[in-house]
Amino acid sequence: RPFYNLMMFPYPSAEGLHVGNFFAFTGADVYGRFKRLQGYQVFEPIGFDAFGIHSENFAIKTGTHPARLIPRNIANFRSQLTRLGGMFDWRHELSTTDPAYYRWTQWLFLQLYRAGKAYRKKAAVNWCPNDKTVLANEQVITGACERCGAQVEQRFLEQWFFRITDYAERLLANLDDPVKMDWSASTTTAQRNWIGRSEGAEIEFAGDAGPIRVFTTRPDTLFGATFMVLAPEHPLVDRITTEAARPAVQAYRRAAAAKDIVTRKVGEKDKSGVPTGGFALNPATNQPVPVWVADYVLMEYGTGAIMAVPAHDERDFAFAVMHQLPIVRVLARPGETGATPVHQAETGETGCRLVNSGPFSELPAGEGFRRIVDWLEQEGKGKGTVQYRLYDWCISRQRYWGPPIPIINCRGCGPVAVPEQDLPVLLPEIADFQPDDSGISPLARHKEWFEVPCPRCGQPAHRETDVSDTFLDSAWYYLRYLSTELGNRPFHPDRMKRWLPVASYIGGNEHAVLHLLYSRFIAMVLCDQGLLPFEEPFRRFRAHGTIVKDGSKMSKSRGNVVIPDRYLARWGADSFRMYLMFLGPYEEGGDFRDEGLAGPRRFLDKVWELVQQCEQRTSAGQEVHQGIVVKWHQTVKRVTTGLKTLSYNTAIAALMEFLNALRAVNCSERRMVKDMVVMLAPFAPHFAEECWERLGGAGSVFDASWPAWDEALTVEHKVEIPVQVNGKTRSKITVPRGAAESTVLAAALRDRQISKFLDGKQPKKVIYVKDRLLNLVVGS
RNA sequence: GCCGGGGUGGCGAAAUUGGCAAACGCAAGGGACUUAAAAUCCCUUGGGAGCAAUCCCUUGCGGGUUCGAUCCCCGCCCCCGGCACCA
Repeated sequence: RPFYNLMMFPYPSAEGLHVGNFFAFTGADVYGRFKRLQGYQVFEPIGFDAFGIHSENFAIKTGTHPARLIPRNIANFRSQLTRLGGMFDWRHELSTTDPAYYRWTQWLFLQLYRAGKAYRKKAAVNWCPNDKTVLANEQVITGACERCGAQVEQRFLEQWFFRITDYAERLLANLDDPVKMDWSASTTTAQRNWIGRSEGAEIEFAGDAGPIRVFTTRPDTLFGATFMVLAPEHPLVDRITTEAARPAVQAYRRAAAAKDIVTRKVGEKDKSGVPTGGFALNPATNQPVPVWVADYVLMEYGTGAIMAVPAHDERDFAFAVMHQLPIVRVLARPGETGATPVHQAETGETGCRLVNSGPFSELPAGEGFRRIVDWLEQEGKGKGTVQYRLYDWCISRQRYWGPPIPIINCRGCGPVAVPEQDLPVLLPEIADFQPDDSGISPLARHKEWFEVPCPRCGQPAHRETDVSDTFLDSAWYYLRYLSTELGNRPFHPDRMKRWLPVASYIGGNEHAVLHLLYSRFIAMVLCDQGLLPFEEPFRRFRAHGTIVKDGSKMSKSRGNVVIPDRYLARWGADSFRMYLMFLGPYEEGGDFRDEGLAGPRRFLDKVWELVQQCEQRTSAGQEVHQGIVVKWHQTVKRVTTGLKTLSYNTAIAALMEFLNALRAVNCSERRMVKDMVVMLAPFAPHFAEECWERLGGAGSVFDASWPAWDEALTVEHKVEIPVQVNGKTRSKITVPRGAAESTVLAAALRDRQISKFLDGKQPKKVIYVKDRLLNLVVGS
């Protein structure tokens, strides 16, 4: 009964594990231990995601080489994780920086390359002219370099991409397949939005310099397209621009190119733009419309060109007003003629009809959409299409601390894959891993490393000097865990079949789109290549919540960061684990307060007392209080379902209640105490182990079996039900379970309180919910 | 702006998704034990009125549906997270 219990492996920072990590790992570990107690063979691996910009930046800051920094950090993490008490299988530990690991990351790149899913193209990157380095988007703060404050510019570099967009439809479709994916809804919606499917049409406008293709989600508004806008990078800009307009257009394009990507996309949303002087024909009206260039149109989305419908699009409207372009209304709400001038942008909401749209006028918007697409297809001027917001995955990093991309560039042969037997392409340990004036990637300064013969023709060639994105490392680590000792292959097919897909994956929702989407994509490609027997790697995924301190997110600048080590030393790992699991619903997180730790600790102390009482008594038997038996069945049920649904806080509450019940009747019956210890074990493994031994349990408590409850015994024979008059509870009566309405009603009518409120009147209506409540309605 | 998650005692939170609101825990107050303190144990603790039995009010705000709403519907307000010129 294999059960793969996965949690997101940490990035080994110099600061050590923070409470968020502890919370994440404890919750996942509790689940793994629970499954083990239920009789599953649980595989719970751990590893380190140690490549990447974070480590590199820290190394630059402290002047320590990452190759020495990382092992130190990992050693610290290992000891913290051990103290936490995770059920980790250390035999399968891995680090992405280990050549025995990244050899296969490079192999993975080659599989994608062979499958035609990896390609090279020029793309914009953020470039700091002062530090002479490429920056990640997160390192650009309002257009300036995070480190030196210099204005960041855009550069176009040749980079490697993965064709994740080829999989957009499948990535989307599987989200709705409950057999393949049982995921937190918040995560699947995040992925849906990220993939961003839009249905619409591609339409061709005949232009002065050849046809211009646009994508629109609203072909029904075609008659309202009064101008067109090209992205500054659009290839047709040069050709369509008239001589008179050329200086202005060129200046505009230069200015757009100088803006960094972040400012360009999220900065001020002014609708700047210049006319090209050229025109194109609106295929519906046959009227010429002016063609403009503006950077609010992005080259990366759709066709890089739009038809502008200012009457019904907010951005086009703002642009038209600013540049005094015509606005023609083609949608009207019920009762409107459409002749009224438009002062603000309107979208075609439900109930809108087409107006000013020739033969399509008067059609409802939805039907107009379909009819216009049909017409475009007949005329050969367009077709219905689907667009995705998802972009291809750029995996090139002009950095040092990552796996070198296994490609050799040859003047004659072009890019050539490094032969598999030559893998890994080792990352050389260089002293000058910091960026400086000399070039693009630090590796590009090391001729002795990048100058190699072409594997195909033998002529002098050079290695790719970029390294790959860390997200590629983490996109397949769960496959490697199972085969860490194998030197000659990335993973063993038999083990893939037996252990995968992952039965439970728990992690933070900050990875809802990148890591979790990339991993799915990589699995799909490998599946299509016949290398994996499944296409969805994580059958069940749950996003855990976040821990805040005093109502706000923990951060160094706020000074409210909780250092877990202190708490472990003071309260013990088990109290700490229990507290973390008790402070709120696991999928929501909660507020960390120092005072709260006392509760779980006191609870464990009381259990300990109970165990000692059992030890001191030699005779195993003790009379068991009748009410306790019902409580026992209820507790087993509540704890079991709580663990299943990750409602750890209520599972712990149930255990506390059970303890209180035992103490109330002074019961320390050994079998019950043993069962409680078993149910406690996922949360407090060290403590439970000790108790188990003292109670005379055989072997480890984790070899015990999980108690089973009897549904029939979870209910009392007698129930107390509230009696309401006009919906307000006025009394409570105790009746046998399952009592008939007549019995309960008779008992209620005998009740003094009730007769007082009835005041001699007969109830007009009686509502009886068996074992729940009785409501007598007399009217006012 | 769009998407997602929330708003319940002094605090963290429960509530079988329409049936006794506040389980469990923290903190606070009172008491027991102690020379004293800590620890432990017992009691009280949503707000208001009352000597009391008891009554009235209370799940962000305003409406609605219902015998009955923390839960469903409509209209708002606020907080957290993500995405954001996506045509």
